[in-house]
Amino acid sequence: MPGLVLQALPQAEPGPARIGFTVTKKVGNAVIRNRTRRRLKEAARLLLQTRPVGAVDLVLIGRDATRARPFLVLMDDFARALDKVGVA
RNA sequence: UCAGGUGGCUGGGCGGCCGCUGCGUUCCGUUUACGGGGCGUGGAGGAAAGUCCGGGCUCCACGGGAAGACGGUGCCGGCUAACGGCCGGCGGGGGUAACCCCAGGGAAAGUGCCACAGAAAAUAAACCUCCCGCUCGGCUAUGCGGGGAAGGGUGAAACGGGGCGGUAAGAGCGCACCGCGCCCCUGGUGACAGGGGCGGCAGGGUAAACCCCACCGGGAGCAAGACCGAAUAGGGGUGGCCGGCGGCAUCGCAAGAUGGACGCGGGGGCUUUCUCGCCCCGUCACCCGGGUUGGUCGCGUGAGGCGUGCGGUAACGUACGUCCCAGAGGAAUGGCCGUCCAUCGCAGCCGAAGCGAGGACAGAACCCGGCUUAUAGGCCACCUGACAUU
RNA sequence: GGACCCGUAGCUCAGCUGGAUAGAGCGUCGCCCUCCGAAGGCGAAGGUCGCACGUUCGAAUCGUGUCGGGUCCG
Repeated sequence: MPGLVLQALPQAEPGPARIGFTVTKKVGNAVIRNRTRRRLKEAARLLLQTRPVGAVDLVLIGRDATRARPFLVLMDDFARALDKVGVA
């Protein structure tokens, strides 16, 4: 059960890294979607302070499990996802 | 104590660390613009939801009358800016009660429909049965003629109900009661209620069938709309109509210009039509091509919240005091931890302790008043019924 | 922000306007046919008509409310 899905794309014209969030209607109503996005946002904020990335665009997609995932585990998910796409 | 009814409130509390955002102030980078830091302060809901009604606001249209169409509302009185909302009554229905529910105008304006069953489903009629007569007396069956609509049967519903009298049998034929209709009186602003008289039953149901009556209703929506700036363009095509046409006079070589009388002729808009009237005349429709998604305002002092007094049965109104209370860009109000209070689970029940789980429905997008829907749990007040005690 | 449409058998749809039997095709099951299967023939099962309340003698159909799904315009 994944905590999140990460998409990454190098920027054509290098600049600061950008992050977008996607939580579809399948996940739940507005409250659930908002909360899911906020947890992803907080995890990205904390993690990218310690290991910055280069000129890439990141998209974080929230899933059902994102809402109830323990926060430290969610951050670990994000770190392993960054390793897999290789944008360290 | 238990069961129930009505109305209202609440919608986890406290603390710590790291963040987001509006405003104010201050400092720094680079003076503006902008960015960053510090400090202070504010930061979702009772439904923010559905978008079912009613308004504010903004733009567009706007001259009056009549008829009509469409949509909505529908007992009475009041409240309200308004409402299909709310309050108080009336009538009907349910409940032992507190109390709850009701689209609740008109069926003698007209049209339609009422399956099956049944004789008959709404100008009425008569299947079985009942009664009388058809030379006399008795019996039976049938037929014919007549009386009548009480009884049987069918149906959701059968042309007032059941009772007494009456009669050959019957019938509002007569009588009282009930129902119904009309008239009058009394009370009430009214819906309506109470009473009296008359009629002798006419008028089945359905209007959430068409319809009739009364009342209400311009269109669009903050992506409304206003300002500033940038860029591009200052367009093209097709069609309709118009700027008039015909005819006359004068000037002119002509094209054309001017003139006023006559005849004929428009289009579009203002309400669907009509009538009167008004406005516009290079305008309308469609298509092609080009540009724009930047900023600011609108944007929160409002039919505003809270408290107290007064008027009113109430909805509500009013006076005084006090408060300023989210507003951004598709969108901030978050993440983690500790603790407490509720809740649930851990042995079938009760109690205690411990451990664990873990916060209902749900996120403002111009604003307001309602309605409807979702919602774990908790609290308060009043009332009803039963039991117990005094 | 506005305008609409649809919920009926496992699936796709009729029936609704104009009220009284809930139907069709495919699918499923059983039998026949065949050495077996397909096709074909015969038969059967299978339905809260999204939900609630109401109108009516009677509701899939009419009215109101509500839930879910979908479409279009800006």
